[in-house]
Amino acid sequence: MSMDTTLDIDLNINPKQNSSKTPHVEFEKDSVGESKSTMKDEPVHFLIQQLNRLKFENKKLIELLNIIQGNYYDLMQKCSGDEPLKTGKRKAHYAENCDNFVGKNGITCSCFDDGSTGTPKEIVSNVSKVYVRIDPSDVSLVVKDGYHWRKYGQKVTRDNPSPRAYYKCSFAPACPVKKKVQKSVDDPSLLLATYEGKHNHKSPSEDEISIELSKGVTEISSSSSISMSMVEQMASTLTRNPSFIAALAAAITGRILDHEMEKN
DNA sequence: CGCTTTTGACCTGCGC
DNA sequence: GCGCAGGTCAAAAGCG
Repeated sequence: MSMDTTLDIDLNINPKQNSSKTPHVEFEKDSVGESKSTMKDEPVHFLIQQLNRLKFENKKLIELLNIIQGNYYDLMQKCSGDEPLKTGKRKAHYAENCDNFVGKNGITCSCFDDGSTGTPKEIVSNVSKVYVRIDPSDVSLVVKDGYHWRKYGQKVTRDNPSPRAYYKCSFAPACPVKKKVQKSVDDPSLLLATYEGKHNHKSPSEDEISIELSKGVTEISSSSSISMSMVEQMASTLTRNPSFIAALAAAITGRILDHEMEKN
């Protein structure tokens, strides 16, 4: 089964795990408690600083998304003149016409419409692809993205010697989202995850972040002008967007890869 | 014990 | 209608 060498994308956005760089809301709770007797305005200033930093990070992520979108459309244009299908009885899957879209970060994602045309639509769509760089010897076919998946099948396809794994979202009952994971036929160090459908529930990590945000902001709401709903809305909007999650995965993994390359 | 994974069988859609 | 290939099902096995 899964090996320790797997380079999974863990999209768990629980701030607890990033405590070194992004102070956690829970930390503010302690400050709030302390402020009752000493520094009353400290938590407010701290939160404002937090909010400003979040805005900055948000801006950076939007820029990243724009870059990824730009790369995607460039590649789509290059791809548009290609032959549609080589062999096979079935029609090639719409997404398969655009394989090997690997971005600068080693990972990229593509979003497609319902499959009738193969042309890109809005960022929020039903099918998306994510490439993950892994150890070529790794056979686990696991891509962690914050959701819980149940494997229900594995098949060796005609055009690819490596098996394709089929997953269903098991976090919520009746969630229609499915995921296919297969190594790239050209590059065994690339794992291709194809997501179909939309989650009808929050991700486990999203639940955690929402709870923590609510906790922290509620405690200071009486003395602060910061709007809780605004913070929640920001978090909710970002974490509910599959493209944002994919872009975040790309950014995180890209940084990891860059860091590894610098070390080597 | 309950959840997940494995894997062979079965189903479905498409081309001939 | 037949064969092929991808997708899904479900029983058995594995695992914590």
